[in-house]
Amino acid sequence: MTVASSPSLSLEDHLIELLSQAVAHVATEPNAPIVLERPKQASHGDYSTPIALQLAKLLRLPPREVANLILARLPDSPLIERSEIAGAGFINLFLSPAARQSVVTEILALGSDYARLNLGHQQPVLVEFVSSNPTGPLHVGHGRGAAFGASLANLLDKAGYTVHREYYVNDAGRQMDILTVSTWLRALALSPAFTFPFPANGYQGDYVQSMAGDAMNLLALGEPDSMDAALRSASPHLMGQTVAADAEEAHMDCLIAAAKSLLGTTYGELHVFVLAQQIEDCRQDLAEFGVTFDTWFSEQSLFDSGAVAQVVNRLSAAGHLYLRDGATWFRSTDFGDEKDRVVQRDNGLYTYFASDIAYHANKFERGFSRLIDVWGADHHGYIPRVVAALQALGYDTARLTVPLVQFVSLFRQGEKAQMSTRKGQFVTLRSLRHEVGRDAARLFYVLRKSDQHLDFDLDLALAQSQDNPVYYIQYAHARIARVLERWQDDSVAPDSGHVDLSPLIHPAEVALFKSLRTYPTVIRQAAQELAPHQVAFYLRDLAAEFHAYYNAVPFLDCHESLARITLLKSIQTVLRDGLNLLGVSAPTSM
RNA sequence: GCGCUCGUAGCUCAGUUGGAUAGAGCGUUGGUUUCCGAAGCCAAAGGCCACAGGUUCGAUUCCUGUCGAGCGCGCCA
Repeated sequence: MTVASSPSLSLEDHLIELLSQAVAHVATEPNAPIVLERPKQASHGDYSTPIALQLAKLLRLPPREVANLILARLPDSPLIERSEIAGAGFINLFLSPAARQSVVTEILALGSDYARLNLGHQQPVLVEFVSSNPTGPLHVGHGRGAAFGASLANLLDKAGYTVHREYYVNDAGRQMDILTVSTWLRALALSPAFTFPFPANGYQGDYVQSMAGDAMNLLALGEPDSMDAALRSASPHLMGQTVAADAEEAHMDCLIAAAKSLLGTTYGELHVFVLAQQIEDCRQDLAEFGVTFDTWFSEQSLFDSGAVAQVVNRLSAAGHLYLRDGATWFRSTDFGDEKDRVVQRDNGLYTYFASDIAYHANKFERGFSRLIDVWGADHHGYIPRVVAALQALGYDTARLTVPLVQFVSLFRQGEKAQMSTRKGQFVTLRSLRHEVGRDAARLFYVLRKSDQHLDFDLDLALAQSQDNPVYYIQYAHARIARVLERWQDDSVAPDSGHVDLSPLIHPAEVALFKSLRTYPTVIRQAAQELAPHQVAFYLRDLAAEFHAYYNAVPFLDCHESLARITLLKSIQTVLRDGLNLLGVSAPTSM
């Protein structure tokens, strides 16, 4: 087990060291490491350890007797005021007031570096998230992936990793062609001479209309009447103005082929235009959500550079591929997958799987010591084949982690809203942001475990946005700002490090010291478990303790004023830091 | 049918890699402001941690089974 070397954890390290010395006298070969726990109840001390319970069997002694032996050997320390044996044999440690209070000085000295850990030893880690198809606006499901991924990346940075944020752009493949054709057809339809029916499986959102208008002004997209005639002869699936339901995909393929031949090089230009529009829209949308990326990685670039062909050749050379029914298959069952997978179709085109293998190989080759793919939970069945391919290529797949983000179910007027990108019936991230605000959306998204379904009641979010937890935390921050504003005494700066904190003995103050001390532990665990929601819950708890404190004691014009103001500053520092990790603003007034 | 993720208060959810009396928000009920921001605070009620076994000092947590929910199982991406 590694212990993060951070000043913030030094107190715990020190206590463990003291206990270790004592245990060494009792058991030469302990069968368990010393674990410090934080009791839920204050009466159980600041720290507690069950080490005596764990050693009891080894030593063939009752747990409480073991605890006695350990305590007898526990070195004296100014940190520990007293210790006791409780329950079945727990050893409870009570810190001295000075030890409890010291966290405040520590926080003010470190500022936003408080709870900065060295868990990752600055190893480079790649966090890939969102990676939505650039075929339309981001919807609320993507928003959750964005909020989770961005918070996770911030968290890992805080924990001492060198984080690289990446968006994988699926700019190759059929979906982009469908969007290009959809835009083209909408552009032509701006003329009354064009009556060719818009395909049911085309992209139907308003944004397509918008792009069509712009594209019409930029590119020569053909004469509406002649294109109408040409298209009608291009697809045998069109019967009058309709297409049979089971022929829609084949019909679309005909339209794509027709568009390419009718437009020639202009098709490529339209494709580039449409793609650029969508990426820019996405980039801007995310930026307004407080989510930015270091790189936007193009899937198409993997084809252009030959990386896809290369990686398939590597698999072939290693004997992991075989031909069947005209297609090339990867024997993923050799690596635990439930069935083999096609990497190259009988028509010669590579599958999405093939480019994804190349993409992940590329990630490994870039030298990251750790790879994190944030995926939608509906892709979980896809993980085994990717892992299989990477193992076949000889990569260490233990470095790859794929946290899954469950879908967001929208409820409007008590009914679940169905979402379909293709038909344009979805709620966009942008509209959600405009409705409930960036801060509320960012916090709401990470206020539950990522692998749990999120029921988002739009009416509730709209009608009662005042009740959103985000205000509760921000209010704590703003309240502190208000008190600090009123603090007029400039003779001693609260963060000078020389403030006498000994007056802080109120139970609410002791509870706050404990919570503030816990922050680095929360960061560590949240980073280890890739669970930013733990930070959100911590902040809500800390805010609650502050609000209770605020109602319990005065801050101005009392003899504890300076010490209390100093404590408030440290609470504010932690609140701001935590909100910052989650991409939520920390207002000084609201 | 197989696989993955789950099942905790009326509702929405936490639960520190097995710890002491299982927590919070919303909702319900009752209090709280001549005073630093009441977007707050205090209190009460509310639980067979889905069910049944197993592992051990100890299980909401780990294992097995049953029941129930969601998702996945394409030469789509």
